[in-house]
Amino acid sequence: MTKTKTTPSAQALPLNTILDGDCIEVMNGLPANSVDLIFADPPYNLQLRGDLHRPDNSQVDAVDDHWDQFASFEAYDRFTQDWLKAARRLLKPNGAIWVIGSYHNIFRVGAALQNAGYWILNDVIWRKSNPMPNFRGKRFTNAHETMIWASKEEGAKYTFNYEALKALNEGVQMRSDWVIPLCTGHERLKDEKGDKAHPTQKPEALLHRVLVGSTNPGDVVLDPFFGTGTTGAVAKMLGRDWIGIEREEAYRKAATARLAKVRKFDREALQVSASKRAEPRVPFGQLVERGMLRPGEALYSPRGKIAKVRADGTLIGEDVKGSIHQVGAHLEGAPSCNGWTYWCFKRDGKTVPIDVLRQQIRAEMQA
Amino acid sequence: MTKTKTTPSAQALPLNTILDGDCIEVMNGLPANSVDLIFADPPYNLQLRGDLHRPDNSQVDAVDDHWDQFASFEAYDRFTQDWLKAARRLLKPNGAIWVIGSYHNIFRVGAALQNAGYWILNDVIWRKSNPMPNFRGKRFTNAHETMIWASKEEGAKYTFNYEALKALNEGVQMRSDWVIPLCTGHERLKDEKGDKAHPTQKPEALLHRVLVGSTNPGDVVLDPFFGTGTTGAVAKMLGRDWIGIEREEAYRKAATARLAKVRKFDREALQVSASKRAEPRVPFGQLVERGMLRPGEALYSPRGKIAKVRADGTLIGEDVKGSIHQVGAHLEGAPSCNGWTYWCFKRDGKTVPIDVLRQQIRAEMQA
DNA sequence: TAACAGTTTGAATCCAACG
DNA sequence: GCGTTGGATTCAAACTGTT
Repeated sequence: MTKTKTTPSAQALPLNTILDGDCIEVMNGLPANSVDLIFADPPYNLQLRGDLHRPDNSQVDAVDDHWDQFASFEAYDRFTQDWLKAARRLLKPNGAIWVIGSYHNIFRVGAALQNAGYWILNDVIWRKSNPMPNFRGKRFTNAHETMIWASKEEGAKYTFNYEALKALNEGVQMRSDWVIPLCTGHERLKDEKGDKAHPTQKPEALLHRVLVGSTNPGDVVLDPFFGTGTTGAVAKMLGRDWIGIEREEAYRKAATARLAKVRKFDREALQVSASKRAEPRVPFGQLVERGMLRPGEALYSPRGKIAKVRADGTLIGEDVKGSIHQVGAHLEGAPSCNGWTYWCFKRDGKTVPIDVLRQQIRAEMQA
Repeated sequence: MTKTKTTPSAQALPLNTILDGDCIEVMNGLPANSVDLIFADPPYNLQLRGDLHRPDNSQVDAVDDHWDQFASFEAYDRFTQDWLKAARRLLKPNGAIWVIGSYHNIFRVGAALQNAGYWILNDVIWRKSNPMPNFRGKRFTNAHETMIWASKEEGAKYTFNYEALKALNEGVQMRSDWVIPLCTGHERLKDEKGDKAHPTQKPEALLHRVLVGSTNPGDVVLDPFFGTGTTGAVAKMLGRDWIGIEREEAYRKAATARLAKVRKFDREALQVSASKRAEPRVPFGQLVERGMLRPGEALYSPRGKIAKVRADGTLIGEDVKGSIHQVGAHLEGAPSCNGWTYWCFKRDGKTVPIDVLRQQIRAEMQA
């Protein structure tokens, strides 16, 4: 259902519809100072070279869409400046914007935001619980994306539902790093052939937290890179009005079908942000990094065997090196060994199990 | 102890010392292409907040302060461009840089890095396990800082000790988000009055991971914003040479005292898990030459395919001949194949991977 | 049905030595 | 310098098929 509101400029605001076209042109045709929140997932300008294969030789399905290609950093910057300017015009004085990106583009976007007069409130890290690994072992697993939250200008009275977010976070204030899984399973839209309908569909849990935290029911949320409509879907569930802009027909079609099925106040949608808490895994190497054990220091087995700690958190014994578990198993001639309970270190003449140090770290993490 | 090395430019590199002065001037006085790694913790430019004054000391009109904000950003950008340029000149061709910052400055730094020709390898999130809460409840708890890791240029062969980092992380590859506590307790340097000696002292655990991951023992590490010397302290422990630049005398003094107390770890402890790529290459033909496999002998694939060994160390299958890798890839219809782990031979009725023979040869080479 | 094993997949700037 | 070739490289979660 589409409704319209009258704005100060007397232009109609096409609420709860997907607009077809280039986002800059479309935004320039909408009334100024009319939108409460903008959520933008612009092209990341990935610069992929050749193909990438997994160790099992299967090929990675890369983001090689034409809309992600830019000729140069300069071209990407011009595009970014243009859409950010058009977006800022639409925002109400106390409106705000979220932009998501990766290291390929987010630094340019952040600088452009500041240059355009936006005022950064936080950068928020989406920590992926199940990221794609680095298959060639040449870099760190790319396990996060960055979101920037900014008001229209310094001093604006932006919306921040502190208590709602605190409630979402088991009673403690929400941090700038959010652990949320990738969009997979039933939530991931498929096309007729069963392939993913959009290469970079964002999880609803992410938008849920954004919209609960920085909008109120009845607010107008605009997404200039609507894609398959995650922003619209979550806005609708949460009773916000939304406007999408998307120039690819296939995406508009998928988003339209998706949005028709969405119901306001869907229970499931409210549950998506609930996360389970497990005992955090503590790598032994952290004890070394944190100086709780020093490289070169000796560890002692129950039967008096000795191994030395190395800088990378492995142990070296008489004729064996490896993890605390591997070296323990080797010394005992056992198939496996829990190094945490097996090894001890010495402090002030006393012998102390290393597991004590792990518990210290866990206590810190929970605090 | 100070030592110096002769560089191609015949200028002395003042190793393991703290240099007094403006980092740009000092860096410009050091020899080009002489440093393996730069770790930089530049000023965050927080003085953009609060009252803004023009150079003539008149106060900025709050109504249209965008121009002045932009001017301030411009000044910060010029500073950033200048020190990044000076730093890049110092880097060896395969050198790399790490820069740490917060949302106040990191976007400008990241864009400047890209503009200066650096090639971003990862952005890494330092996730603080014990961040300062947001007291006013107006924003998210600022619980992280961002680090950018970049090589001198695209295609450079940067150092990445993948296996060591994997070992530090309990056997799974290191991700781009690192959970490390703030620098507190006995590690936090205090001045004579008992106040913290430096407002933003970084934890040694952070530098430990950076240096283990992206340098080797004996490398030269430079920190142009040395502060109280965390970079130097960890570099010294890990057997890396270091150079610090710091213009505040109080920080230099604190760092000097700190570094005098630091002890290098045992040589054995600095040995770190190595990649298989570092192992010596063994031509398959050697197995034939040495009589470990005989020409005409059959090798078996996991799925029962057979190929015969030829006198020159190539294989011949049903409709293909070539190296162990080429024939394996062809039989699997795969883009590539590691023939060493793919093929087996038979001895006394048992099926044995040919990689066992390679390991025998490598063991002999070491003896 | 439930438990278990094997398969698939996700915004990726993903090789290096040798001839 | 560049083309060729050897051979190293993956984690979590959802899904599919079998017992």
